[in-house]
Formats: sequence, C-alpha cells, structure tokens
Amino acid sequence: MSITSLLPIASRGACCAPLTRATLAAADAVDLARSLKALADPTRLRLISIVAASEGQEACACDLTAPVGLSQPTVSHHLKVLTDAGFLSRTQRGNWAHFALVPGALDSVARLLTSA
Amino acid sequence: MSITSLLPIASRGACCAPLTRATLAAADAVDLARSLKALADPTRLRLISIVAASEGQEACACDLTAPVGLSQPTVSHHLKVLTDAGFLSRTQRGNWAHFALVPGALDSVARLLTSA
DNA sequence: GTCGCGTATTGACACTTGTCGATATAGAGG
DNA sequence: CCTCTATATCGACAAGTGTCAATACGCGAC
Repeated sequence: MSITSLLPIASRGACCAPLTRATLAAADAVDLARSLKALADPTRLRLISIVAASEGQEACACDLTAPVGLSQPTVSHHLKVLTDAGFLSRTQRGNWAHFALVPGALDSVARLLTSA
Repeated sequence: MSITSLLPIASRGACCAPLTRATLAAADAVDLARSLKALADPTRLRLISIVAASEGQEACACDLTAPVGLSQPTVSHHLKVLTDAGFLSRTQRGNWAHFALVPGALDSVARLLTSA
C-alpha cells in the first residue's frame, strides 16, 4: 500500500485529468473509485445532504440518527466512512460529535467526472 | 419497484436539487446512489475513460478487454452495468459491439455533487 | 470517585459484488 | 448447411458491504 493511500482521499483529490480527457491510469482509477464508493450509498448521501443543509454546514451526530431511520451504530459507521474518505470532518465538543462538510471535497470529485 | 426505476438511471438524471442545496429525499438518494455505484469501480472507470478517449467517444468491445487485463466475460459484465446505468450506449455492427459515451450522463451526475 | 448520556467499536449475519471458467447465442463467410 | 469469431449469459466462488444488538469508551455532572 502506497503512502498516499493512507491519506484522506479527498485531500489527494483532483490529482489527475478528468475522466473523459485521457485514459485513466490504473492507480488513479482505484483512488477515484474509492471516493465514489464512499458516496455510493443512499444513507450516506442523505447524511451529507443533511449536514450540508445545516447551519454552517455542520451538524451534531445526535441530530443525524432519527432522519435516516437507522440504528445509532449504523449511522456512526456511515459517518466514519464519509470522514475517512475526506468528505466530512469530525470535531468533538463535550459529549457531542459534530460533523461538517469538508469544503471542496465533493467538488473535486465532481470535477473529475465532468468533461467540460 | 416504481416505473422510473426501470428506466436508465442517467436519463432521469438531474431530477432533483444538488446534494448540498437541500435535504435529499429518500427515493432520490437511492437513485443517485445507484448511479454512483455503477461508477464506483476502478475497472469501470477505466473503461469509461478508454471509450471517452477513443475516436468519436466510441470503442469496439474487442478493444476493451486487453487494456484492463481482465477476462472477456468480466469486461462484458462491466460494460453491461455501465450501459444499464445509462453511461454507455451499445450498438451492434456485424459481429462487433460498439460502446459509446452517452452525452451528458456523467455531467448530470457531477452536477448533483457540485455545490456551486 | 460513581452515574448517566452520547458516541464508537465489536461480532455476527444476510446480502451484494467482482471475478472466472464453461457454455450459449448471434452473425459472417464459406 | 457448418465453422469460426465476437459477445453475452450462467454457475460458482471469495471478498466486500450494510445492518443490528451488545458492549466499550469518554466526557460532564453530581
């Protein structure tokens, strides 16, 4: 495993040419696929969308369990996946964990999919 | 299963507000996740990229097996996933199957991920 | 310290997915 | 018709994924 694969994915982000400009190298394809896999779940998309719609694009974990209708461990798992992938950042304040959108993380993935 | 879920995903495409503008409805999240799942595989990303870099953004299936280094049935499977998801279109010419990028399909997914 | 609350981790389970070899299908050319 | 070639489908397998109940961890309050 390379060094870069240990870093948050989105921080490596727009490393390479957009998907439709030139043939994607195998390693770049793995990286982009890893980012997309983190997004490719309905629950995680809804979590991102709820966080994004919150004050300051930040939400308490306690407010994220009920809207998606899943158990607390499951939501915690999804939040970890999104955080590890670099789409969310986590800050603890007392007992509460707050998750915020990482600025530009979604955009950098979107840019790789765009041809223009 | 709803009627719309039987149609190619990308053709329903940008049905809803971008991910970061408002809370995503459960059904919309499922649709977007389905599109992203189709993209979230290194081999499929490379296939798209190879097709996109080809003349007229179209390539013969016979030219797609070798570059990705997988068996013919596996490549055929990936091409089917991408076609079913609406990212590629398939046209048969004699014995050969040609796959082309569906214009705007990638872009409409990318637009849903973009905040701006 | 102990208690209670919010969150994360663990273990287990069913389900999905990527892959291949073997086989089937379809079309072109004899 | 038969054969060859290109592609798709089938069946099976290992590996990965989403989910939950149970449990552990961390922090504030008492």
